[in-house]
Amino acid sequence: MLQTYYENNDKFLIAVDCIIFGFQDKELNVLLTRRPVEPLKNEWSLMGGFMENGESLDQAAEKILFRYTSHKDIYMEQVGAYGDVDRDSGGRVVSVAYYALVNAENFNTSRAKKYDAKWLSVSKLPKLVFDHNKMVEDAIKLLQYKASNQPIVFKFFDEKFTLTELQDLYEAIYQMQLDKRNFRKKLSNMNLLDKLDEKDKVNSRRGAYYYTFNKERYEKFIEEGNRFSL
Amino acid sequence: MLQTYYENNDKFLIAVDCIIFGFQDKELNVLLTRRPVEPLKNEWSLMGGFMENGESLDQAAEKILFRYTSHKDIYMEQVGAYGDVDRDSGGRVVSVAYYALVNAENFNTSRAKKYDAKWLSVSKLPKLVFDHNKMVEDAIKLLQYKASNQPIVFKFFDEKFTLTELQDLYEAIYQMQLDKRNFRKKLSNMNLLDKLDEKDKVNSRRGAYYYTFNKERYEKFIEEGNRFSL
DNA sequence: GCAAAAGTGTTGTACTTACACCCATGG
DNA sequence: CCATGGGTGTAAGTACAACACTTTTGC
Repeated sequence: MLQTYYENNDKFLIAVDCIIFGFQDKELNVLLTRRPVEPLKNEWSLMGGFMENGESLDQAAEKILFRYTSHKDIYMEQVGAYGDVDRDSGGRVVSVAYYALVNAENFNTSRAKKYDAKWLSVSKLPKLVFDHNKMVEDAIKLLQYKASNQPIVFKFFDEKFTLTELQDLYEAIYQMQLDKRNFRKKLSNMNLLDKLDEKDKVNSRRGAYYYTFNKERYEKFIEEGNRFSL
Repeated sequence: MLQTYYENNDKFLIAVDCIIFGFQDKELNVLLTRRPVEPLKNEWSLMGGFMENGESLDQAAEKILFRYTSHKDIYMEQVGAYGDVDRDSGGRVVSVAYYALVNAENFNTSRAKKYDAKWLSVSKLPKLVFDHNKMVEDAIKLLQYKASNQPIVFKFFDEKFTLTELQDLYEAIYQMQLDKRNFRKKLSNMNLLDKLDEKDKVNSRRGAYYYTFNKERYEKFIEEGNRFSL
């Protein structure tokens, strides 16, 4: 009786598509691939795949990310579900989009290369298959919102970063210029970064100090009723 | 071959659950029902149902809303997809939550009564089935965000409203008190409301002027680079 | 005439914006 | 010695928060 009620209904393929954001060359990039199967084989596409019985949506997203990049424990966040009847010309598929934030430089693209994966700037995206352009747009809006009031951008770096890099990253995400002194003032007011003794000497002769994000200090900061804002 | 690739994958039941928000007695309410089927029959639940083959997610959401309330053309927005393996004790179901904004007063609950539907304040919600409490929480957060920077709250009213009602509504959504003069100052600065000659004489002897939201003015306002903010 | 809600301005504070020069270093 | 990016403070303007009294009218 119970089974009857549930099982009498239509079932659907559920796909997960990943918008993998990386920061490189002062630009926000998305890791795109040539679609490996028909229809629209070889067209630019997000990395996607089908959800399987034993896994949650979140687990399916991690699986897809791992399949294409061999990376685990990556920060991911759901963007939303896309369910138009004709969104996928290959069949009826409901897709759930997730974005992931990774360090593009240290990112192992050897495996991704097998799939013709490339980092492409969000400001010059090609036409992607199906509704994937819409997914990227929605993901960017969500990322802009989250980045403005939560310290998620640090996931783009391997621990340490210079203030200039951090500002370049925010400019790439917001797609606007920021004032250097005002940006640094906000940062130093929140007092959430630790200055290292080490300098990055690659980008300038003088060298720029590296900083790290202090998670403990951030937790206290929030407990005390403050709000992260950049 | 194409069909093979798609069809070899697992298929899932997809449900849509509706968080129907209404404004009544100076509180933000959700229309809840007693779950009509096993498992957890008669427990408090959101209004939900299964998606069918021929319809999009959005259409399925409209269908569910219509089924329980006989209303069409209601403002709805997707909250997100919920896909934990064991979220529904009756079987493997991925659910997509939507919220809807309605005028609770003029709302036809005769049909809803058939389902034991009741308006319950979001501040004193009972335990709902499955992950429905989480869905409501997420919906409230999204509503708070949207209400702060988009003129969606007017969907709670049938056209006209008093400024006091509008403020009460924002206080219910934000779950905090607002300053009357500051609130009205912001409103009059944006200049998006039209004052009617008519007064509401129910809530006070003096009477409060009714206002309407001017959509054309809002569109110009946005074109000119302004931002809605309340 | 009084209770109950409607309506109305000002001031101090905090935040945001705009803006320009010196510093350190490698080549 | 010079080119390049790193680093720093101040002043003006804007937005936000706090605050209390008068008005209207049905009973």
